[in-house]
Amino acid sequence: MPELPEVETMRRIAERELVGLAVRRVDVGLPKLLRDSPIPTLEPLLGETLLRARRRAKVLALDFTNGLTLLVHFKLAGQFAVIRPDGTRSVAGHPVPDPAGHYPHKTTHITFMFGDGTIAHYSDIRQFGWFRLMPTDDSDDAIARFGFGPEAVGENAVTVDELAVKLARRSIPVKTALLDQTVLAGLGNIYVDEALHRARIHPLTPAKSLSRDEVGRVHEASMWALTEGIRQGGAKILHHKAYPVDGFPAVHARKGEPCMHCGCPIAKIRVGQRGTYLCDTCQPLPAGVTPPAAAVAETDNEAGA
DNA sequence: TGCGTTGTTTCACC
DNA sequence: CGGTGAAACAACGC
Repeated sequence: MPELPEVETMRRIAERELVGLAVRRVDVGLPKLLRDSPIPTLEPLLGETLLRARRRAKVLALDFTNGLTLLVHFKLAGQFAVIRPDGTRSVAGHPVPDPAGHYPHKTTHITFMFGDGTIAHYSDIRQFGWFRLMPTDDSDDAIARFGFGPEAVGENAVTVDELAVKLARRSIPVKTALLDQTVLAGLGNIYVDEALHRARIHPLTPAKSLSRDEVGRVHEASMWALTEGIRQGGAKILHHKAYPVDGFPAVHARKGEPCMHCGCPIAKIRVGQRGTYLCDTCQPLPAGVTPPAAAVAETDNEAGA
C-alpha cells in the first residue's frame, strides 16, 4: 500500500526517466480520478515538458512547462509503471498489477505517452487515488491545505525535540499519534508497525507516557523504516501477506509467523481501527496500560505460521 | 455476503 | 477551542 517510500520511489523514477520529456498524448480512461481537479482535464499537458518531480508527504508533484503542476495521490492502491522505448521498466506503488505483466492492465486508468516513446501507466485496483492539475503557483497552497507536519525523513525531517513536543500532549496510543499526518508526514500503517517494532515499543502505549529515550528510539526507528522502504523501492506485501526482503517488513502482515528478533509468533490487534502487527515479547505493554476492548487479539482465521 | 483494507475528511462530544 | 474516537468515503476481493 503506497506510503512515503513508494511515492518517493516514483518521484525518483520520474526525475530520472521523465524529466525533460514532452507529453505527446494522454489517455484518461477513468475521469473520476480528476474529480477534485481545479483543471478538469489533462489536455493542457499536451506538448508540455516535465521540469521537475517533487514530493511532500505522500503527495507527488509534477511540474510542467507552461506553469502547470499535476498533484498525484496513490491512496490505497495506486501504481505507476514507466516503460521505456527499449521495453525496460520501472514500477512504483502497489504490487498489483504485476509489474512484470502486460500493460495496459484492465486497472490501468491513465496513460501518458512521451515524445521519445516512453510510456507511463497509472493503474489503481481500488480507484481511490486522485490527480489534480493546477497552476504551479497554486500548488504550494494546495499542498499546504493538507496541514502536513514535518517530513518523517529527508532533508527537512522532524527532529527528536519536535517529535517529543508533539507526542507529549497526546494521550492517544503512540501508533495513532504517529499516523496523524499533522504530527509527522509520511508514516502509514505498514511503516509505523515496523518502526515501533524496531523501537521495542507497544503500539498502544500512550504517546505522552514515552520517556525521552523512547521518543529517541521512535524517531530513529521511523527514519530507519522509511529509509529501508525507499531502499527496497517499497514493501513487498501482497494480499495482506508480507514477503520480507532482508528481514523487512519484520512484523506487518506476518501474523502468526515468527518474530525476526525473538522467534515468538507475531500478533495482530486493532489500534485506532487499524490492523496492527507486533511482537508481544519484544514490545511489551507497559505496566498500567490496559488495552481497550477494541484492541483484543483477533481470532486466527488466516495466514497462520 | 459482509467485512477488511487505506489515507483523509468530517462529525459528535467532552 | 482542541483533543478524541468513530464513522464515512472511495471500490473490490474473498
